[in-house]
Amino acid sequence: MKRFSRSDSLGTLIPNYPPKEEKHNTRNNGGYSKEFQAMLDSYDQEDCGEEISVKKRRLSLHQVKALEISFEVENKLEPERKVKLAEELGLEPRQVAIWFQNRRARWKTKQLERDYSVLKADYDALKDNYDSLERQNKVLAEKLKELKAKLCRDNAESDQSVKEESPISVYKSSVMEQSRDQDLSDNGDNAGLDSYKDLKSKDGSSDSESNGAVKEESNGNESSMGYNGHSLSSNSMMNWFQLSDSRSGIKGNHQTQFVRMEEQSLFSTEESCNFFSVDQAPSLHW
DNA sequence: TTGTGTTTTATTGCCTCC
DNA sequence: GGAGGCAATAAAACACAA
Repeated sequence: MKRFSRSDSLGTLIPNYPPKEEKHNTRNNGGYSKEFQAMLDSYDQEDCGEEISVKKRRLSLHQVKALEISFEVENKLEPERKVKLAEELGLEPRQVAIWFQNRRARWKTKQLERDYSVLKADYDALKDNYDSLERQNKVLAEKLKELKAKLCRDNAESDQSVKEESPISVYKSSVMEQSRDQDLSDNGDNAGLDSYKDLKSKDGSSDSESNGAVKEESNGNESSMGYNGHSLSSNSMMNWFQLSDSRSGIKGNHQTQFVRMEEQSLFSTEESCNFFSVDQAPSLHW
């Protein structure tokens, strides 16, 4: 790699770096004074071979502006452009190269800061959205809880009104219990639905009739049915929900996932009683 | 005036490309 | 192996508060 001694650069060739007032002029007036610039030029033209005191020299505003404009056009420096710029600005090509290098480093730092700001804004927006959805979710869960409690109360009232059950209900009860046992031993997602279909085929009844049977059993024989509250497996519950979805025209995984989530957060508690003992429970709309 | 933090210019060492 | 780029760093220049 090419290495330069300190005496190679223009700035290092300048003894007696401009006095204070000259330095301030650099900032305030956009360049060195004519006298000082002439001195610089004279040093530029001289070929000082000997090592002299090492002082850094800041570029004039005019030089910096020209370099900035050139940088805007292209942040990489071809050799021809470097030499041309150096000649135009009265600088060493090496100085121009160093200036571009440092400028690229500054640009990169700024770019990283900008990228960080954009990412942070995205993150904040996403977090706000998440928090909002979480609040919504809590409100909906609360509503669901209330509805469930209301259903429990309604069931309790209807239970009292039923005095006895018919012989056909006893038969259906035993059949459904068999079906439930089979369901418990089956991990498939459609196990509950299959049981339901089996029951239908055995029973030979229509949907409404089956619902009626469920209703009958839930009302009159809760303990033997096992379709109420905690005695029902989560799979069965899921399947009833899926059945409900398919009937009510709700498609896709989102609904199913939502039901699963609600099932976990709500149906595992003591409060989840007799939810499916209600006639229209499987077709409940959310 | 001085201490301190920031900016700018320049150097060094390493890496990649031709 | 030379040229050039980059990251890390030094050091001078500069800004500013106390």
